[in-house]
Amino acid sequence: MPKRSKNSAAGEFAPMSKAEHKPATRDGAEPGRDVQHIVTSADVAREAGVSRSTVSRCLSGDRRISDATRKRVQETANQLGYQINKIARSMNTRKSDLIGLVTSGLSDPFRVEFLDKLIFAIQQSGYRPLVIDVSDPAQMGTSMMHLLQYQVAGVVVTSGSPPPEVGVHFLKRNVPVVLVNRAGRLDGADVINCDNVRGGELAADLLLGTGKTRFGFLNVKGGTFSGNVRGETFVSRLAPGLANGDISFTPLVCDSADYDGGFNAAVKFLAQPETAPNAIFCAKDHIALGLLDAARFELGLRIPEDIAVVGFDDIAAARQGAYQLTTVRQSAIKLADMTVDLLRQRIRGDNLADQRLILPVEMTRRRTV
Amino acid sequence: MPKRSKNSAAGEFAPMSKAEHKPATRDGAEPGRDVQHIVTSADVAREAGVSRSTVSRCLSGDRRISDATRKRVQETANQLGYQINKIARSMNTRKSDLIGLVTSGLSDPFRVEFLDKLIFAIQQSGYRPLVIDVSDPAQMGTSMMHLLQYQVAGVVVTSGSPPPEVGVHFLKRNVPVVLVNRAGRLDGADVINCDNVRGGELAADLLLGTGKTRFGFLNVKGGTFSGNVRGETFVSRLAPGLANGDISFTPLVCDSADYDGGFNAAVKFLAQPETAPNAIFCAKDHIALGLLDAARFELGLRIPEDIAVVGFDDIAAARQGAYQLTTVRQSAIKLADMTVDLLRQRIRGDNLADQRLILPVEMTRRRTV
DNA sequence: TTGTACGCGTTATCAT
DNA sequence: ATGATAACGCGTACAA
Repeated sequence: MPKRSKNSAAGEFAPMSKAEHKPATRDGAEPGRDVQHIVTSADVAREAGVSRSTVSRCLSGDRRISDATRKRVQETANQLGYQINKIARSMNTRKSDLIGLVTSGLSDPFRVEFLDKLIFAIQQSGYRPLVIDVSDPAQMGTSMMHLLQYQVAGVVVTSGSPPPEVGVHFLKRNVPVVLVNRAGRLDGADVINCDNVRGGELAADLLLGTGKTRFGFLNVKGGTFSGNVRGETFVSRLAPGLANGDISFTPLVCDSADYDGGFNAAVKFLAQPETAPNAIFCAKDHIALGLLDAARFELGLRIPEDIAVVGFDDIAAARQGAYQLTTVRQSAIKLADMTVDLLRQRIRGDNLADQRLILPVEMTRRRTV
Repeated sequence: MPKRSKNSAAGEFAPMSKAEHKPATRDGAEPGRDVQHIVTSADVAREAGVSRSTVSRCLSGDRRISDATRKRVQETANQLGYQINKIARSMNTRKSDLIGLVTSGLSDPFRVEFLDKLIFAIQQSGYRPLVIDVSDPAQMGTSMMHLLQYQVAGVVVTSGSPPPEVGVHFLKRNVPVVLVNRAGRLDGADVINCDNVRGGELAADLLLGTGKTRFGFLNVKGGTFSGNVRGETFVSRLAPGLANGDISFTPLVCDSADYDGGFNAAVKFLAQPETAPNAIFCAKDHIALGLLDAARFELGLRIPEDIAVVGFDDIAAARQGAYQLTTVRQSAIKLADMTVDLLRQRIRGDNLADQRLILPVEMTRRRTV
């Protein structure tokens, strides 16, 4: 026995059009108790005296519908408080407007700025962001596969490095994956990176111009893809000076890629100001802020007289009066726009080769150099 | 004519069990071209030589399945890379594990900290966050109604004030709505607020203890629900001193509820240090940071000698060496846990009266008082 | 323990 | 311009 006969309820076999025509009153009369009857297109159809097909066409803007009918259906829909069920729609169309956003927490300021712009841009394009937090890198593969369960139309990875084997599953389903500021070791995925190479060069050139001789690069233990590239280019640019002994270089390592990491590293590495590095490039601004505070308030050093510091990202705090950090700027909003453009191309079905885009960077001089 | 006969393909009418048993090879043979055939439970069933029901039962941990069958189905599922289609599942069960998160951008540091913990907690509970950015407050109602289209199991509002009429739509569908640090003028919604009243008192008491006499409260133009309560309580607590003329009070207003707002307000209101307020309570930390920087670096004032400042929230930056802001602390993680607890109760169906929860606050003394 | 058949709410297709 | 019907992929009541 059927749970409920759809057709008889929808009235396609038995119209019974004007039988009960006051659902608002009916629903309103029983407040809070599990009335639960969600208004469907069948309800609108019955109430407006048309078929579900017509309702569907009206609400999806199909041209071939008479103005009178369209207006009537629109009104009944509003009146009943009908909201289309996108879940059901996507069952039929096999298209979803969900975009998966893979991140790990919201503690990294630049990533937050990027996500902010990204969420906005995604929404502007008619999609909805579904956020996945992968705190445990080991679960990254599993978490990304979970996204498939929601039939996402695309995925943006802003943290961690997905295991290569997940690539095939996304490829097979034609679900585009974009890696942003990641290594890009994912088969079939597109990659967007800011110009880490240029950033390292800019930092080196600027610090070389200060006349300081003891260089350092501060990055988190183990490194990250972006950080490593920045550091390597930085050192390469110092090579001539290092070769002839004019300058020295010391790699500096902190325990976490954040304010506290930078702070603790400074306390540890800058205790002897006479010998410690005095021209430091930090892998990211957040680390640089911690280093600045420790240098100034714990060690009593003057910036930039005693130590010159260059960061990377240009997060909001870098502009604040208390820091005035000189840093390599990458634009979160441009990064977000590039990401969404790429996604839309892929979703549209453009069958291009894997893309590798580079976002330009620029040096922003403030007061720490 | 049907697009494709489901039953014949699924084999429920015509089993044809061992007919074609190498779909991996079949799919793999045509790389990248719109093969598109997403693996469904029917595929797994056919491959494992069982019915779809059995597959469904195996994967949802139904007891009454033989171990042999279960194992075989599990393996086939893995082998085919089968991922359950939660969209289809929720069509049937009429339950969704999507939770709508209504926010407006990610520029407010405390809200970001809260969202960070909230996203984590939601995910831990087996739900997924669907983020909606309502930059335009006027669109808030529409945006919240959009959430209904995704059949969300619940909604958390962290920004803006939803128009009262949306309440009924959520009530009617039994979709719980939780307002966090909002006014709570929504019919049927639960509300969680930090203890703004106690916070205002704590700030007043602390500043009164400094011996300073010119008090001020800095808030964004037009005010916010939380800010207004904090300010009103603050002033009430000053009432005795104000009444007998021992102290004075000046309301201070900034254009935006952020760093720049605080900065500009300080430049404007603290230019004459002899007469300007010297004991200032800021509606939120982010504003306080701007005020501090302007006071110190633009106006050359000493903190707390010339001006004592108290903030509200205890965001991460407040702890940083450059600020060391004395502030009223509310715990983002407790707020998130309370929110998720409430949601889970409601989703479970507990039919309680509207809840109004208060999160305790505490004074955190640092160096700005 | 396992299979059959139905329905969730929508859109695409075909028919009128 | 509009209506009837068949899917979409899943869970589950019922049958066996």
